Amino acid sequence: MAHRTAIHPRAPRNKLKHILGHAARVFSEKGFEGASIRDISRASRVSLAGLYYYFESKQKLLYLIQSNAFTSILERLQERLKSARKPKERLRILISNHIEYFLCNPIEMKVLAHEEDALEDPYRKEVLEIKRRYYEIARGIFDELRREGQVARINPRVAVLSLFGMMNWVYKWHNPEVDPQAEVLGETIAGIFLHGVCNGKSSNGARADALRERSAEQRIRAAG
Amino acid sequence: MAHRTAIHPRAPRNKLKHILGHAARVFSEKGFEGASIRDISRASRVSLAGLYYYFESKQKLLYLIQSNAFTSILERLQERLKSARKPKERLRILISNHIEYFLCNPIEMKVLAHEEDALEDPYRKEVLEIKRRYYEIARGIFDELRREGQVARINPRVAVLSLFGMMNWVYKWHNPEVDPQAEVLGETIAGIFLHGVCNGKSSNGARADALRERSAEQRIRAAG
DNA sequence: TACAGTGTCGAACGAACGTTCGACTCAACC
DNA sequence: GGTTGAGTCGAACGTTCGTTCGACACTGTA
Repeated sequence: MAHRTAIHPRAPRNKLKHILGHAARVFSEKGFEGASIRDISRASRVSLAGLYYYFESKQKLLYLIQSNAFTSILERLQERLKSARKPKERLRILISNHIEYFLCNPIEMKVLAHEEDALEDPYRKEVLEIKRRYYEIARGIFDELRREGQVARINPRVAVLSLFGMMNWVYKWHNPEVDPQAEVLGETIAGIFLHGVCNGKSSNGARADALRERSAEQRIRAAG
Repeated sequence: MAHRTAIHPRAPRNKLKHILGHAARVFSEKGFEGASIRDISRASRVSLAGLYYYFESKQKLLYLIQSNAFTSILERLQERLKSARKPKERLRILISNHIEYFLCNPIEMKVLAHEEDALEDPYRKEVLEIKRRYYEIARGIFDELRREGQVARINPRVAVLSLFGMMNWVYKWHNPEVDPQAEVLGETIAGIFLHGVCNGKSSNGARADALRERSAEQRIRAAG
């Protein structure tokens, strides 16, 4: 059974992966609702009916793509986090892992970031659960950072979700021909975020804080 | 003719606005491709054929929604920017204007942020042009900030687009019941961004920079 | 040789899609 | 009183949608 795939063109096993790959591309180009199973049939060179041997519905197909991508980025993150203890370092790992995965798998990640609402409720909740775990990791690291007293007074939920905003928005604008590669891009975002939320009391001695307390009134005057 | 609309239920003029409002809600809930004209007909209580008296195609309907929302946020920004000269203040105005508009018009802004690819090419380019102008304003303010020497060494395109990432991602997570209102949220994002990119040489005396130069190698060691 | 199981597909299903057509109502003007 | 034009709609157009069905090809086992 192991050698059969190499000999006969009637190759079996990776065919689901093959389909998933083409389907992800079609979804990323036309959107989940805008893409038809016939589009995927054309792209993957598998007949319309043949596709349904590998998945039971269009919904399940989207679920498989999202679930695979999300599980894989999450596992890679957990693996990489083992090597670091300090929260600042851990946050940098999270960011670089996220950005790197995004730029290496732009198609799957666009589907993941853009088509979350398209999934219906048996599947939707499963993907939401992975997302929640991913968020909890980021939130946990951020809370460690705060516990160490390195973070300015700031709403932690807003801070972490703003970080995700910076990272997840990348698929909308990143152009490999003119924009930085993953390493530099990740460093830039990490730099904005860490400088942005830190008061700098420990490793990088600066104060640069306190005036955030005044800023609310400042704004009222400026924008009114 | 002016009084007719008040007397007779056969009211005319605001009906396009009426339809646009319901259509935006339907698009924001089901996505452009996932929503049917019949959905909009049901929601707006206008017959299927009757809708086409007010717009010529589903594409044009989406264009009208996006174009109205984008033009309106852009005009409001330009108005508010007149009151400020200092780039830092101008950037805060841009951010607060953006967030405020987002939270006051969540439906239209979700359609604007989420359905940009759904528009096809006569209309797509027009909306893209407004977006480009909006980006140029933000980029211009950021460049002023750099010219004043207040910004650390950073890729300006990446910085500005990261700011848009933080702001535009808001529609994915903001929950009015638990999250800050526009003013505080805008201030938080402005704080992250300005602290994040500034070296603090002028108004808020701090240094907090320089280590960004080391961070690339740090990351390689940490993540490898 | 017969059988079971896996993989593949053409053809069709009913439903839903975006859009159009012709007819209708009603107020305004001649 | 007859005509015009804006506004509205039921009914239908042809197309495409997701999904299913039954048949067929082929491999491995008995």
